[in-house]
Amino acid sequence: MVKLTDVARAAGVGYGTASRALSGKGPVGGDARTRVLEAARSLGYTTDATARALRERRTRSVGLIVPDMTNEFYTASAEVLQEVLRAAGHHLLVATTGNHPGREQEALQEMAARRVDGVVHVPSGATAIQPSPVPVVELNRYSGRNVPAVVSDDYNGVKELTQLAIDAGHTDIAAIVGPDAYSTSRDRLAGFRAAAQQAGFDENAATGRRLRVVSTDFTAEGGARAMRTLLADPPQAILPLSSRLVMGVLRTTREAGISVPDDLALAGYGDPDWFEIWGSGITTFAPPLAEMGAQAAKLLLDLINGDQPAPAVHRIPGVLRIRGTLGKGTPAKHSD
Amino acid sequence: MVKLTDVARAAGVGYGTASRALSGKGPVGGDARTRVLEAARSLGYTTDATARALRERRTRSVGLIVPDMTNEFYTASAEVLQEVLRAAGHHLLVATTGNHPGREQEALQEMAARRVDGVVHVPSGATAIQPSPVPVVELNRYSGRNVPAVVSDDYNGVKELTQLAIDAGHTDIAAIVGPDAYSTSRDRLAGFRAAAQQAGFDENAATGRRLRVVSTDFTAEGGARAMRTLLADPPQAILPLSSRLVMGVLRTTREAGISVPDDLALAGYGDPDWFEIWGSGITTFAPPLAEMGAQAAKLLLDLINGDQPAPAVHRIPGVLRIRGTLGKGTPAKHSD
DNA sequence: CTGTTAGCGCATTCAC
DNA sequence: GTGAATGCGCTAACAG
Repeated sequence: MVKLTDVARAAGVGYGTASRALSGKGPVGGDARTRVLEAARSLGYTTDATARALRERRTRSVGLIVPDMTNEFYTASAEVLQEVLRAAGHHLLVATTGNHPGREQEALQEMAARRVDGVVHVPSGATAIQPSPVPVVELNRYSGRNVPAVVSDDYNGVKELTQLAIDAGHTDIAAIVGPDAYSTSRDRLAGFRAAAQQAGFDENAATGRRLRVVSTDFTAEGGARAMRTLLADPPQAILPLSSRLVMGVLRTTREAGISVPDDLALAGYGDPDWFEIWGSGITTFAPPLAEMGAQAAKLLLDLINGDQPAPAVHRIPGVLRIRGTLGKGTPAKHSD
Repeated sequence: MVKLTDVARAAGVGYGTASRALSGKGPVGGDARTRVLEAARSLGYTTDATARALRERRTRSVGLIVPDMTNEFYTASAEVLQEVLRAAGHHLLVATTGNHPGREQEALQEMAARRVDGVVHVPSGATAIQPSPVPVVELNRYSGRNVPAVVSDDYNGVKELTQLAIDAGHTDIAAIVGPDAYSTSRDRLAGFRAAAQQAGFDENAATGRRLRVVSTDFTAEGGARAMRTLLADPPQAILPLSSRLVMGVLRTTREAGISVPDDLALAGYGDPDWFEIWGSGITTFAPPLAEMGAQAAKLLLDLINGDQPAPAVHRIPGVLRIRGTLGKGTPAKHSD
């Protein structure tokens, strides 16, 4: 591996001069500069990032800690996050946790040991995570720790989604949500309840406008199970409040021979590609994943830069996608 | 940040002794060892990975270079890849290229500059990539460079898939593939042609058993476009040979009011979750993405370990998923 | 403007 | 078995 001394020798200049010429920092004679650059190019020199990191006390890398890499809900944000950070000269160290708090803590420590300049973290829950020596921004979910977070405005999004189901004329509506430990579960559920109760829906009412809530894992299997239990007394409309839950619900309705939306209306959450082409199209609330990733990246860059933004939860609005699964009564347009 | 000297002082031992105690390499008195470990724990010491990397000349990190992070085709492999590497003490540095050769080269250089121990690379094409100073394993696609690659056995998989379509009684079959620059396009197309020609299908035949091939981008939009052109003279069966192409084809048939499989039979490639619940279920060839990721990881670990496996293309067999989109004539079971 | 030097934190080699 | 010294490649501070 060719190093700085090699370049300096080839260019016939001193060690420090070569360094300054390459980095562009500090004064260097125009003549010497070109000689160094030329020598570096012809020798194929590239700065050793490990040595530079040790000396500069920063790595120009940031950690990304997510539950898993196969969920569009995380990767869609991660993609643009990576883009923004790369443009700022930072590269991405990725760790997955499988939503396991132990591995989450482990990943955080590993990132610290590697001296990343910052971390973007999708927290598993409200479990007591040790304060990190590096700047942290939370993404998608917030843990309640004293760090900034960037999330979708699920409360209002799901509230509007629920209103849509109500407007379509359904009087018996059930929502499926994930574990209460996640802020996403709580926010979405709160939005659902707000809209339903405001419209006079009553929890577990035997007659009249009835709302129900089933809580399960944020997985397809969880959604399938929840739907199966609901089958004993099926609602008119089902709101599986994550794309994986939608997946699970559709597996169950398919097995049970239930037609969506003819037998059962449905409104979902998230907007993976296939929502558009499934049946008559799945009506859903689409969180602004790309914007969230960009926001998180910018926030983290600010933090790294030494700014101290007030730790707060940034809620970014998403959009409603009105398609066919809510049935005939769906208004052509609801939100702006 | 607490460092080794702090630990040594707290434990009342010398510098080197502390280092040996922590790393477990080299002789250390049982007494001193426990004192050091205790001091390290209570001070919250974690060894500085940047300093260690500089000294040891290895980073215990490997690079992953993929076109993008939102495609299940890459992330499903990446997930288990990451798992295997993590178990071996390596962490993952991720870069995306958008299939752009320039950014691919850039990413490779960046990884080299960061002194990763190895790189797993999904190559964009056969573009002349500079030989890398670090071990490289190719994943999903092979570039023809002299490095080992781990891919799905697309040739045989698509051949069997095509046979399935033929067995179902279709006599006018069209395949949609991606750019010829990718090994995946070529292998899948070869499998398709082999099965069709063997069954007496003729390219561009006006009558009798007819096969057609449309080449386009490996994107949903590309698939939609290809399908639209095919609409002028629709085949009986369509084989979009990537999950994104399937997505695009279904967008077009949906817009055009064409029913799959009643008006048009379809067999796809890949197996994202939604294939199972779309309509009557999408019949498809599912590449062994998880195994591929594991294999690539193991191969890279061997390379890092100094082994020199013959650079070869490892083709791992996938499985056929027989569902509903090939129409009534589909045999209940075809492959083992 | 330029060359020399110190030291980032650690693993390792060498005397003891 | 242990402690001290060396140097990994680089940037920054300093002396010329």
